[in-house]
Amino acid sequence: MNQSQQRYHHGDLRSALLHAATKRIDEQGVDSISLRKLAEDVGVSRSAPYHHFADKTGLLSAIAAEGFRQWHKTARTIFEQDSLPAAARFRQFIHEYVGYAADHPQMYELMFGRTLWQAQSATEDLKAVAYPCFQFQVEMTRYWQESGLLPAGPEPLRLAQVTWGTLHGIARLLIDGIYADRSHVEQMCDTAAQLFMQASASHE
Amino acid sequence: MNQSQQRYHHGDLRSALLHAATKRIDEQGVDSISLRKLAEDVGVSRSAPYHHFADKTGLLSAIAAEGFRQWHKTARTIFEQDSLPAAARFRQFIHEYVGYAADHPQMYELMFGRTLWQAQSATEDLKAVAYPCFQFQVEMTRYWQESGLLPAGPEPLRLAQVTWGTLHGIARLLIDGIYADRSHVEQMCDTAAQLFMQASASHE
DNA sequence: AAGGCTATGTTGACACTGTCAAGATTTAAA
DNA sequence: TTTAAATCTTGACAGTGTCAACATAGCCTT
Repeated sequence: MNQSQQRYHHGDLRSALLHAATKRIDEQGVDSISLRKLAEDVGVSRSAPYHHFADKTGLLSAIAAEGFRQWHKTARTIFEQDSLPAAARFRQFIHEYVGYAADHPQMYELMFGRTLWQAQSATEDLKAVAYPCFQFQVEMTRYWQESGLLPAGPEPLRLAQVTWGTLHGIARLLIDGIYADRSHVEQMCDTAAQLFMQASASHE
Repeated sequence: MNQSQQRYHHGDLRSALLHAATKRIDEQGVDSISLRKLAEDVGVSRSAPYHHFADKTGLLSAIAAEGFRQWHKTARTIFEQDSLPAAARFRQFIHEYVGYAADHPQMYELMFGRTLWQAQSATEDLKAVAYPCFQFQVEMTRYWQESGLLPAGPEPLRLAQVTWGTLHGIARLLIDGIYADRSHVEQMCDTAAQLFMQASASHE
């Protein structure tokens, strides 16, 4: 790792820390992260990180923000993939959402977990990236309502809160180890998709 | 606190620790719990707790187990309250579930959070109390299906996973501080209830 | 080029944490 | 009454996040 011959200034410490942290999170989980270990990974002293991040939460927030940027892009891609019929895209979105969470449990935990959000402690930077992400969920819901896929009755915001809640809940029960059997994820997603779409069918 | 005149043997340390811990969890959150602080609360030395619990997780598991016992009782009470029509009870159950989580966020976090469950690390004692609790959710779902409230298509287990997932997801988004505005909880619950029940209506 | 300001990095220190080992004391069992 | 088991204590270790004080490098102005 020590490619730079121990110069006093690292040169790109901030991104090096982010990189090392992201790796550690994916491999060993958010809880295993420690600033001291990260510093050692990068070959720098204990308190050097404090010149680039306010504190541990600041560093984690930066990583989560990047995660939101990527997820937002992914979500948009799926949503705008108009080669598929609307219902199929709806189903795909659900599978992708839960799939992303299942494939990157630690990252999902960081992005949507209480570590960064509880007690309204989220950084302004983080909110700035996350809120548009949540907002997009509402926009998609509105579109699905207009195209008759989801019931038109409830306000888009309410309905989005419920549907997103469902995906989030399933994801969390999987991630947190309460649903131990992961072989039924696909079936659960299908059941959810069908449930929501059936709800709109009752109005016709 | 030090009602017992500093005898060498506390006499009822185990339950005293559980009591102190429960209080601290409700007031300051699971994360703020430390064995050392608990020991001091009770007036005992640092490592005395280790004679009653294997480790910190052991103590937390015992508290969560008690929480499951109580919740199971509550759920049964609502479900068996046959003075109300089925649909109203279904709605009430949803409100009670989310309400319980919102009113005891720290306890809910402990019971259904990754602290105790992740990586299949849950104690056997804990599983023994929690699994019947999950199972009851499936039984209720089956009943609601049979009475035409929920769609009869999906298997009860699948459907229960989705509906419980929804409640869990909403609860978590609230608890973890992602849904900052709590004034819409009731509306969200109603929307969820209606959504599920509409799904069954489409088959008639 | 010289001086100085600022960004960046270092070590020392503090107050915490969970957990174990070794020894002290009390209670229960034989 | 002697012995064994349960319970509690202090000492110690390896961690943790974070701050203050100091050191160095790079850039900007004069």
